Amino acid sequence: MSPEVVWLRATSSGVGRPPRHTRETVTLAAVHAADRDGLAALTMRSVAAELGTGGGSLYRHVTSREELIDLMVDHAAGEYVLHEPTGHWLDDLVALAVQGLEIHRRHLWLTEVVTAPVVGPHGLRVSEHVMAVLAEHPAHDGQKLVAYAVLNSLISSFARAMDSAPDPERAQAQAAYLAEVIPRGDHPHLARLDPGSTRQPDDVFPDVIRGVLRGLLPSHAGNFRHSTPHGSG
Amino acid sequence: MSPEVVWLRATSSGVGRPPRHTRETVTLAAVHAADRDGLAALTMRSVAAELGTGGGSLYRHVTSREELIDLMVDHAAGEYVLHEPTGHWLDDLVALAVQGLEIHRRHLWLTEVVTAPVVGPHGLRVSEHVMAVLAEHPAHDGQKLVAYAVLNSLISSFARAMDSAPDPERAQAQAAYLAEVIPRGDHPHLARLDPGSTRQPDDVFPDVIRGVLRGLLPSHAGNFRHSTPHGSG
DNA sequence: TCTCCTTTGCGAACAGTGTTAGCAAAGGCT
DNA sequence: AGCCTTTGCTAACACTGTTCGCAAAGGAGA
Repeated sequence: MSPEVVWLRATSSGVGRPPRHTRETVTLAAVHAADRDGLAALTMRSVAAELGTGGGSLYRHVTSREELIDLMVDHAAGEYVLHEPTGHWLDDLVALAVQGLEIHRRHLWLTEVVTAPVVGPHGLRVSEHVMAVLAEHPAHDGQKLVAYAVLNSLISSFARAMDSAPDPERAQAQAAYLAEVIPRGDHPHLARLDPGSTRQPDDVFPDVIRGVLRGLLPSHAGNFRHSTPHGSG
Repeated sequence: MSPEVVWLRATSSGVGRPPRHTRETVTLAAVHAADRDGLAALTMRSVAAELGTGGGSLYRHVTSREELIDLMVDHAAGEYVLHEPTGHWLDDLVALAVQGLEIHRRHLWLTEVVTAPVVGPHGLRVSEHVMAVLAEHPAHDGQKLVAYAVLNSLISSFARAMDSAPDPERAQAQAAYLAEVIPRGDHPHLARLDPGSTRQPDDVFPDVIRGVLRGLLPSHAGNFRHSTPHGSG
């Protein structure tokens, strides 16, 4: 266990008793269990049961639960299918965000990951791709990184908002409170809200991403079109 | 314990032994402890110790740890100081977001709250204010709600990014991995990143919020007054 | 003042969590 | 075969949220 980061740690030395499970097997089992039961219900013992083994056995492949979550997050980042940049950075990033939203909806536990994970090879690959897409954009590197962080934040937020059943009891409690306090008249603007417009962020997502990115990365150098066919095209 | 939502539950019946601590006292102690040690270290016993009592005593005022966190979040929402709308919705919302960032930096545990809390009276008050600011904006209600959700998401993300010490060990592990894998040459765009531009989202925050809101709520539909374009003083 | 009566405070206990230590098992090498 | 390294597993530890039963503390009525 020499390196303190999992991405640099050797997976098996080849000598001695051969391992029955690999680091990837454990990760896959954890992803599967989290897909089904959520991250809060993901215990070391449940993951171990998924593999038909005992709880403490996982610590042969993973040093902690947090590290296992890092592995899961990077595994999810590996589900991005990265295409060659088309020259239209905005279209490319919107498509990437749509893909990210699909990944988050496939793995709803991603929205429950609270602490920023230690980015692994797949996450690095996505970051590299984003920077490649934005390579010829005139913005500063800091602005690009901020835009990328905002992108990820929005993906997570939308996935969470689109999750129809995060917790039925809490949703019901929220509705009960609103039904009790809104008619009192202290919140006229909330009372006047169109009740049908609170839930359809599915198809508006690409437009939102497009608007946000256009606001964050204005190509004020010349053409303000959303597609800037620069350089190799 | 009739109502299943804390905001509708009576605080004390007046008869019988008078309570030594109130719901607000417990909330304040929890906020204080979370400010100091973070949300992960906030245990019922630690909050109780803050009040000089035992662990199970808190359940006289709060039904669960989750409900306590709801109370804490609404307490933080109560720290917003809401001014009368000036007529410049963009300036008003940017100011509100700056205020939200300050609140998040005062209470860093807010970024650790994973599940959307059951919004209480203070949260409702802020929502009402946002809708009042946007009352004359020609966007649909759905767009306004999305913009508000995005705003809160960005505040949380920025607060998390600006936290200089989220976990020194993880940050060091991340740096070690990058130092090992970047020089291999597989990530040319990441390698070419300006190392100084990765960390100063403090002063850029208002501009980011302004750009995002401008992208999300374009006032193209009517004769709505616009605010100072960029980099306002 | 002395009871009732309601409500609160508190400690012990329960199931469940992440994590660790010690020991048995299982293959590759000589 | 025999050694040796590595793995799997069980039991245990400290800790968590939560519940339960009982003692304590005040107000209302006599």
